[in-house]
Amino acid sequence: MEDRIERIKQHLHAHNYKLTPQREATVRVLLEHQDDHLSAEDVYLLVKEKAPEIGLATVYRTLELLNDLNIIHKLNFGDGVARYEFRAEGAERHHHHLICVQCGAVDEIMEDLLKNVEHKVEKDFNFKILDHRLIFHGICHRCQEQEDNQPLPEAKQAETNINR
Amino acid sequence: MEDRIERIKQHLHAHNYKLTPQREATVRVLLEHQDDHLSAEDVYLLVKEKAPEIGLATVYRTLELLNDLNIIHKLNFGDGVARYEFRAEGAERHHHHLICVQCGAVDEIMEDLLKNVEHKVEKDFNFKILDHRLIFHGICHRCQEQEDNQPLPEAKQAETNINR
DNA sequence: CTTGCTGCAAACGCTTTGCAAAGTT
DNA sequence: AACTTTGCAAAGCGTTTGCAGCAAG
Repeated sequence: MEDRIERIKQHLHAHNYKLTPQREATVRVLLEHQDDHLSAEDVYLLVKEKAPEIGLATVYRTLELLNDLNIIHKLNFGDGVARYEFRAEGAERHHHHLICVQCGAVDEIMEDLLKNVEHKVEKDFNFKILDHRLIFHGICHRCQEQEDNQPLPEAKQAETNINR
Repeated sequence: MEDRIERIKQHLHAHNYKLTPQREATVRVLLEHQDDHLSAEDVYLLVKEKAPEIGLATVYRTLELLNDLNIIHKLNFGDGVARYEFRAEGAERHHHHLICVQCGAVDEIMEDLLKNVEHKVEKDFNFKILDHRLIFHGICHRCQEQEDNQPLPEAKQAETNINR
Protein backbone atom coordinates (compact mmCIF):
# COMPACT_ATOMS: atom_id res chain seq x y z
CA MET A 1 0.00 0.00 0.00
CA GLU A 2 2.48 2.62 1.16
CA ASP A 3 5.09 1.45 -1.30
CA ARG A 4 2.47 1.62 -4.00
CA ILE A 5 1.79 5.25 -3.11
CA GLU A 6 5.51 5.92 -3.12
CA ARG A 7 5.88 4.54 -6.62
CA ILE A 8 2.98 6.65 -7.86
CA LYS A 9 4.65 9.66 -6.27
CA GLN A 10 7.80 8.89 -8.25
CA HIS A 11 5.76 8.44 -11.37
CA LEU A 12 4.16 11.86 -10.92
CA HIS A 13 7.49 13.52 -10.15
CA ALA A 14 8.97 12.00 -13.27
CA HIS A 15 6.39 13.98 -15.20
CA ASN A 16 6.77 17.15 -13.14
CA TYR A 17 3.59 16.72 -11.14
CA LYS A 18 3.29 16.74 -7.38
CA LEU A 19 1.49 14.29 -5.17
CA THR A 20 -0.53 16.89 -3.30
CA PRO A 21 -2.63 15.88 -0.28
CA GLN A 22 -5.75 15.98 -2.42
CA ARG A 23 -4.18 13.77 -5.05
CA GLU A 24 -2.90 11.35 -2.47
CA ALA A 25 -6.32 11.11 -0.84
CA THR A 26 -7.84 10.39 -4.23
CA VAL A 27 -5.26 7.73 -5.01
CA ARG A 28 -5.87 6.09 -1.64
CA VAL A 29 -9.59 5.91 -2.23
CA LEU A 30 -8.98 4.32 -5.60
CA LEU A 31 -6.53 1.85 -4.11
CA GLU A 32 -9.01 0.90 -1.40
CA HIS A 33 -11.77 0.29 -3.96
CA GLN A 34 -9.91 -1.47 -6.71
CA ASP A 35 -12.80 -3.77 -7.52
CA ASP A 36 -15.59 -1.22 -7.44
CA HIS A 37 -15.46 0.77 -10.70
CA LEU A 38 -16.16 4.06 -8.99
CA SER A 39 -17.57 7.03 -10.83
CA ALA A 40 -16.03 10.47 -10.33
CA GLU A 41 -18.87 11.34 -7.99
CA ASP A 42 -18.29 8.14 -5.99
CA VAL A 43 -14.63 9.01 -5.65
CA TYR A 44 -15.49 12.55 -4.67
CA LEU A 45 -17.81 11.44 -1.87
CA LEU A 46 -15.30 8.93 -0.53
CA VAL A 47 -12.42 11.40 -0.65
CA LYS A 48 -14.59 13.94 1.13
CA GLU A 49 -14.78 11.65 4.14
CA LYS A 50 -11.03 11.99 4.58
CA ALA A 51 -10.50 15.45 3.16
CA PRO A 52 -13.78 17.37 3.40
CA GLU A 53 -12.42 20.51 1.79
CA ILE A 54 -11.72 18.91 -1.59
CA GLY A 55 -13.67 20.09 -4.62
CA LEU A 56 -15.31 17.95 -7.28
CA ALA A 57 -13.30 19.71 -9.98
CA THR A 58 -10.06 18.66 -8.32
CA VAL A 59 -11.20 15.05 -8.31
CA TYR A 60 -11.98 15.25 -12.01
CA ARG A 61 -8.62 16.87 -12.69
CA THR A 62 -6.81 14.26 -10.64
CA LEU A 63 -8.60 11.39 -12.35
CA GLU A 64 -7.77 12.84 -15.74
CA LEU A 65 -4.15 13.24 -14.74
CA LEU A 66 -3.90 9.69 -13.43
CA ASN A 67 -5.56 8.42 -16.57
CA ASP A 68 -3.15 10.33 -18.80
CA LEU A 69 -0.22 8.89 -16.86
CA ASN A 70 -1.67 5.42 -17.28
CA ILE A 71 -1.92 4.93 -13.54
CA ILE A 72 -5.67 4.40 -13.68
CA HIS A 73 -8.00 3.42 -16.47
CA LYS A 74 -11.08 5.36 -17.49
CA LEU A 75 -13.93 3.00 -18.30
CA ASN A 76 -17.18 3.56 -20.07
CA PHE A 77 -19.98 1.09 -19.64
CA GLY A 78 -22.40 3.10 -21.76
CA ASP A 79 -24.52 4.51 -18.96
CA GLY A 80 -23.26 8.04 -19.38
CA VAL A 81 -20.90 8.00 -16.41
CA ALA A 82 -17.17 7.48 -16.57
CA ARG A 83 -15.77 4.94 -14.16
CA TYR A 84 -12.23 4.48 -12.99
CA GLU A 85 -10.16 1.50 -12.00
CA PHE A 86 -6.56 0.91 -11.11
CA ARG A 87 -4.38 -0.44 -13.81
CA ALA A 88 -2.55 -3.62 -12.86
CA GLU A 89 1.06 -2.79 -12.18
CA GLY A 90 2.49 -5.94 -13.70
CA ALA A 91 1.55 -4.53 -17.10
CA GLU A 92 -0.71 -7.52 -17.58
CA ARG A 93 -2.88 -7.21 -20.60
CA HIS A 94 -6.59 -6.86 -20.41
CA HIS A 95 -9.46 -8.10 -18.42
CA HIS A 96 -13.12 -7.98 -19.28
CA HIS A 97 -16.36 -7.02 -17.62
CA LEU A 98 -19.55 -8.91 -16.93
CA ILE A 99 -22.43 -6.51 -16.36
CA CYS A 100 -25.58 -7.95 -14.86
CA VAL A 101 -28.63 -6.33 -16.42
CA GLN A 102 -30.74 -7.31 -13.45
CA CYS A 103 -28.78 -6.10 -10.42
CA GLY A 104 -26.20 -3.89 -12.13
CA ALA A 105 -23.23 -5.68 -10.62
CA VAL A 106 -19.99 -5.50 -12.56
CA ASP A 107 -17.77 -8.55 -12.25
CA GLU A 108 -14.44 -9.09 -13.87
CA ILE A 109 -12.71 -11.75 -15.84
CA MET A 110 -9.02 -11.51 -15.26
CA GLU A 111 -7.85 -13.57 -18.21
CA ASP A 112 -7.38 -12.20 -21.66
CA LEU A 113 -9.61 -14.41 -23.73
CA LEU A 114 -8.97 -12.67 -26.98
CA LYS A 115 -5.44 -13.61 -27.97
CA ASN A 116 -6.63 -15.79 -30.82
CA VAL A 117 -9.32 -13.37 -31.89
CA GLU A 118 -6.81 -10.52 -31.95
CA HIS A 119 -4.43 -12.41 -34.17
CA LYS A 120 -7.23 -13.18 -36.57
CA VAL A 121 -8.36 -9.56 -36.71
CA GLU A 122 -4.86 -8.21 -37.23
CA LYS A 123 -4.29 -10.65 -40.06
CA ASP A 124 -7.69 -10.52 -41.76
CA PHE A 125 -8.29 -6.78 -41.56
CA ASN A 126 -4.77 -5.45 -41.45
CA PHE A 127 -5.74 -3.50 -38.33
CA LYS A 128 -3.02 -2.88 -35.76
CA ILE A 129 -4.66 -3.45 -32.39
CA LEU A 130 -3.60 -1.21 -29.53
CA ASP A 131 -6.39 -1.94 -27.10
CA HIS A 132 -9.71 -3.66 -26.86
CA ARG A 133 -12.84 -3.56 -24.77
CA LEU A 134 -15.09 -6.50 -24.21
CA ILE A 135 -18.25 -6.26 -22.18
CA PHE A 136 -20.79 -9.00 -21.65
CA HIS A 137 -24.33 -8.14 -20.66
CA GLY A 138 -26.35 -10.85 -19.01
CA ILE A 139 -27.52 -12.35 -15.74
CA CYS A 140 -24.97 -12.88 -13.01
CA HIS A 141 -24.83 -16.12 -11.05
CA ARG A 142 -26.34 -14.47 -7.98
CA CYS A 143 -29.46 -13.30 -9.80
CA GLN A 144 -29.78 -16.66 -11.53
CA GLU A 145 -29.88 -18.37 -8.15
CA GLN A 146 -32.47 -15.92 -6.86
CA GLU A 147 -34.60 -16.52 -9.92
CA ASP A 148 -34.53 -20.27 -9.39
CA ASN A 149 -35.57 -19.98 -5.77
CA GLN A 150 -38.20 -17.25 -5.91
CA PRO A 151 -39.30 -16.12 -9.37
CA LEU A 152 -40.31 -12.54 -8.65
CA PRO A 153 -43.28 -11.19 -10.63
CA GLU A 154 -41.78 -7.77 -11.31
CA ALA A 155 -38.08 -7.82 -12.06
CA LYS A 156 -36.34 -5.08 -10.15
CA GLN A 157 -34.55 -2.89 -12.60
CA ALA A 158 -30.80 -2.49 -12.49
CA GLU A 159 -29.34 0.72 -11.11
CA THR A 160 -26.68 0.64 -13.79
CA ASN A 161 -28.94 0.90 -16.76
CA ILE A 162 -27.14 0.60 -20.04
CA ASN A 163 -28.49 2.22 -23.19
CA ARG A 164 -31.77 3.09 -21.61
CA MET B 1 -35.73 0.17 -49.66
CA GLU B 2 -39.43 0.85 -49.97
CA ASP B 3 -40.32 -2.64 -48.82
CA ARG B 4 -38.00 -2.15 -45.90
CA ILE B 5 -39.88 1.02 -44.94
CA GLU B 6 -43.14 -0.83 -45.31
CA ARG B 7 -42.03 -3.55 -42.93
CA ILE B 8 -40.93 -1.00 -40.39
CA LYS B 9 -44.32 0.65 -40.73
CA GLN B 10 -45.98 -2.66 -39.93
CA HIS B 11 -43.65 -3.14 -37.04
CA LEU B 12 -44.61 0.24 -35.61
CA HIS B 13 -48.33 -0.37 -36.16
CA ALA B 14 -48.04 -3.69 -34.39
CA HIS B 15 -46.99 -1.73 -31.34
CA ASN B 16 -49.56 1.05 -31.79
CA TYR B 17 -47.16 3.60 -33.14
CA LYS B 18 -47.51 5.55 -36.35
CA LEU B 19 -44.94 6.09 -39.05
CA THR B 20 -45.27 9.86 -39.14
CA PRO B 21 -43.52 11.89 -41.85
CA GLN B 22 -40.84 12.87 -39.34
CA ARG B 23 -40.28 9.28 -38.31
CA GLU B 24 -40.16 8.14 -41.91
CA ALA B 25 -37.64 10.81 -42.80
CA THR B 26 -35.50 9.71 -39.87
CA VAL B 27 -35.72 6.06 -40.85
CA ARG B 28 -34.75 6.92 -44.42
CA VAL B 29 -31.69 8.80 -43.29
CA LEU B 30 -30.66 5.85 -41.17
CA LEU B 31 -31.24 3.46 -44.04
CA GLU B 32 -29.16 5.60 -46.36
CA HIS B 33 -26.28 5.71 -43.90
CA GLN B 34 -26.20 2.17 -42.61
CA ASP B 35 -22.43 2.06 -42.41
CA ASP B 36 -21.87 5.45 -40.82
CA HIS B 37 -22.71 5.15 -37.11
CA LEU B 38 -24.45 8.49 -36.99
CA SER B 39 -24.92 10.43 -33.79
CA ALA B 40 -28.30 11.95 -32.97
CA GLU B 41 -27.01 15.31 -34.10
CA ASP B 42 -25.79 13.81 -37.39
CA VAL B 43 -29.20 12.31 -37.99
CA TYR B 44 -30.86 15.58 -37.11
CA LEU B 45 -28.83 17.56 -39.63
CA LEU B 46 -29.42 15.01 -42.38
CA VAL B 47 -33.14 14.82 -41.71
CA LYS B 48 -33.32 18.59 -41.74
CA GLU B 49 -32.21 18.62 -45.35
CA LYS B 50 -35.37 16.77 -46.27
CA ALA B 51 -37.72 18.03 -43.59
CA PRO B 52 -36.39 21.38 -42.33
CA GLU B 53 -39.12 21.83 -39.75
CA ILE B 54 -38.17 18.82 -37.67
CA GLY B 55 -36.93 19.36 -34.14
CA LEU B 56 -33.96 17.76 -32.45
CA ALA B 57 -36.18 16.42 -29.68
CA THR B 58 -38.26 14.51 -32.20
CA VAL B 59 -35.16 12.90 -33.61
CA TYR B 60 -34.13 11.81 -30.12
CA ARG B 61 -37.60 10.48 -29.42
CA THR B 62 -37.69 8.63 -32.72
CA LEU B 63 -34.28 7.09 -32.17
CA GLU B 64 -35.30 5.96 -28.71
CA LEU B 65 -38.49 4.47 -30.09
CA LEU B 66 -36.69 2.61 -32.87
CA ASN B 67 -34.14 1.36 -30.38
CA ASP B 68 -36.84 0.11 -28.03
CA LEU B 69 -38.50 -1.72 -30.90
CA ASN B 70 -35.16 -3.26 -31.80
CA ILE B 71 -35.23 -1.72 -35.25
CA ILE B 72 -32.02 0.15 -34.67
CA HIS B 73 -29.20 -0.33 -32.23
CA LYS B 74 -27.86 2.33 -29.90
CA LEU B 75 -24.09 2.18 -29.72
CA ASN B 76 -21.63 3.70 -27.33
CA PHE B 77 -18.02 4.02 -28.32
CA GLY B 78 -17.05 5.81 -25.15
CA ASP B 79 -16.72 9.29 -26.61
CA GLY B 80 -19.79 10.63 -24.86
CA VAL B 81 -22.05 10.52 -27.90
CA ALA B 82 -24.61 7.84 -28.64
CA ARG B 83 -24.50 6.45 -32.15
CA TYR B 84 -27.12 4.51 -34.03
CA GLU B 85 -27.01 1.78 -36.60
CA PHE B 86 -29.55 -0.38 -38.32
CA ARG B 87 -29.96 -3.84 -36.94
CA ALA B 88 -29.52 -6.57 -39.52
CA GLU B 89 -32.92 -7.96 -40.40
CA GLY B 90 -31.78 -11.54 -40.67
CA ALA B 91 -31.42 -11.60 -36.88
CA GLU B 92 -27.75 -12.39 -37.34
CA ARG B 93 -25.85 -12.29 -34.15
CA HIS B 94 -23.24 -9.69 -33.46
CA HIS B 95 -20.61 -7.81 -35.25
CA HIS B 96 -17.74 -5.86 -33.81
CA HIS B 97 -16.14 -2.49 -34.32
CA LEU B 98 -12.64 -1.43 -35.20
CA ILE B 99 -12.03 2.15 -34.18
CA CYS B 100 -9.00 3.86 -35.62
CA VAL B 101 -7.42 6.12 -33.01
CA GLN B 102 -5.67 8.10 -35.72
CA CYS B 103 -8.41 8.99 -38.20
CA GLY B 104 -11.48 8.09 -36.16
CA ALA B 105 -12.88 5.72 -38.77
CA VAL B 106 -15.15 2.97 -37.52
CA ASP B 107 -14.97 -0.25 -39.50
CA GLU B 108 -16.93 -3.38 -38.84
CA ILE B 109 -16.26 -7.06 -38.55
CA MET B 110 -19.32 -8.95 -39.59
CA GLU B 111 -18.46 -12.28 -38.05
CA ASP B 112 -19.13 -13.19 -34.50
CA LEU B 113 -15.71 -14.16 -33.26
CA LEU B 114 -16.74 -14.87 -29.73
CA LYS B 115 -18.68 -18.12 -29.86
CA ASN B 116 -15.93 -20.04 -28.11
CA VAL B 117 -15.22 -17.26 -25.64
CA GLU B 118 -18.91 -17.02 -24.75
CA HIS B 119 -19.16 -20.70 -24.01
CA LYS B 120 -16.14 -20.50 -21.77
CA VAL B 121 -17.52 -17.50 -19.87
CA GLU B 122 -20.95 -19.04 -19.37
CA LYS B 123 -19.38 -22.22 -18.05
CA ASP B 124 -16.58 -20.76 -15.94
CA PHE B 125 -18.49 -17.88 -14.39
CA ASN B 126 -22.03 -19.17 -14.47
CA PHE B 127 -23.02 -15.94 -16.21
CA LYS B 128 -25.91 -16.10 -18.66
CA ILE B 129 -24.87 -13.97 -21.61
CA LEU B 130 -27.55 -11.94 -23.33
CA ASP B 131 -25.38 -9.61 -25.35
CA HIS B 132 -21.81 -8.54 -25.78
CA ARG B 133 -19.85 -5.62 -27.06
CA LEU B 134 -16.37 -5.86 -28.47
CA ILE B 135 -14.43 -2.85 -29.63
CA PHE B 136 -10.87 -2.79 -30.87
CA HIS B 137 -8.87 0.40 -30.80
CA GLY B 138 -5.92 0.62 -33.08
CA ILE B 139 -4.60 1.83 -36.43
CA CYS B 140 -6.67 1.08 -39.50
CA HIS B 141 -5.08 -0.25 -42.68
CA ARG B 142 -5.48 3.12 -44.43
CA CYS B 143 -3.53 5.02 -41.77
CA GLN B 144 -0.88 2.30 -41.68
CA GLU B 145 -0.29 2.74 -45.40
CA GLN B 146 -0.08 6.52 -45.05
CA GLU B 147 2.44 6.13 -42.26
CA ASP B 148 4.64 3.90 -44.40
CA ASN B 149 4.59 6.29 -47.35
CA GLN B 150 4.88 9.66 -45.65
CA PRO B 151 5.63 9.62 -41.96
CA LEU B 152 4.11 12.93 -40.89
CA PRO B 153 5.89 14.80 -38.09
CA GLU B 154 2.73 15.79 -36.23
CA ALA B 155 0.06 13.10 -36.19
CA LYS B 156 -3.33 14.60 -36.91
CA GLN B 157 -5.60 13.79 -34.05
CA ALA B 158 -8.74 11.76 -34.55
CA GLU B 159 -12.09 13.50 -34.49
CA THR B 160 -13.58 10.57 -32.63
CA ASN B 161 -11.44 10.81 -29.56
CA ILE B 162 -12.10 8.06 -27.06
CA ASN B 163 -11.49 8.60 -23.36
CA ARG B 164 -9.71 11.81 -23.88
C1' DC C 1 -63.01 14.70 -28.70
C1' DT C 2 -59.67 11.82 -27.24
C1' DT C 3 -55.26 10.38 -28.10
C1' DG C 4 -50.81 10.53 -29.89
C1' DC C 5 -47.10 13.34 -31.93
C1' DT C 6 -44.58 17.55 -32.62
C1' DG C 7 -41.55 21.78 -31.92
C1' DC C 8 -39.80 24.84 -28.75
C1' DA C 9 -37.49 26.10 -24.81
C1' DA C 10 -36.17 25.02 -20.46
C1' DA C 11 -34.16 21.66 -17.50
C1' DC C 12 -31.11 17.92 -16.72
C1' DG C 13 -26.71 15.34 -15.26
C1' DC C 14 -22.02 14.80 -15.97
C1' DT C 15 -17.90 17.09 -16.99
C1' DT C 16 -14.87 20.99 -18.04
C1' DT C 17 -13.14 25.63 -17.53
C1' DG C 18 -12.05 30.61 -15.89
C1' DC C 19 -10.29 32.75 -12.26
C1' DA C 20 -8.54 34.45 -8.03
C1' DA C 21 -6.57 32.63 -3.92
C1' DA C 22 -3.40 29.47 -1.80
C1' DG C 23 0.56 26.57 -1.83
C1' DT C 24 5.32 25.17 -3.38
C1' DT C 25 10.08 25.77 -4.85
C1' DA D 1 9.04 35.80 -7.88
C1' DA D 2 7.50 32.07 -11.02
C1' DC D 3 4.71 28.36 -11.34
C1' DT D 4 1.38 24.67 -9.81
C1' DT D 5 -2.59 23.43 -7.83
C1' DT D 6 -6.86 24.35 -5.64
C1' DG D 7 -12.00 25.49 -4.72
C1' DC D 8 -15.76 27.75 -6.35
C1' DA D 9 -19.01 29.03 -9.59
C1' DA D 10 -20.23 29.31 -14.14
C1' DA D 11 -20.34 27.35 -18.51
C1' DG D 12 -20.39 23.44 -21.64
C1' DC D 13 -22.23 19.41 -23.73
C1' DG D 14 -25.41 15.82 -25.22
C1' DT D 15 -29.81 14.44 -23.89
C1' DT D 16 -34.48 14.57 -21.76
C1' DT D 17 -38.77 16.70 -20.43
C1' DG D 18 -42.93 19.98 -19.82
C1' DC D 19 -46.15 21.95 -22.33
C1' DA D 20 -49.18 24.06 -25.67
C1' DG D 21 -50.45 23.38 -30.29
C1' DC D 22 -51.26 20.22 -34.12
C1' DA D 23 -52.71 15.96 -36.47
C1' DA D 24 -55.40 11.93 -36.90
C1' DG D 25 -58.61 8.44 -35.94
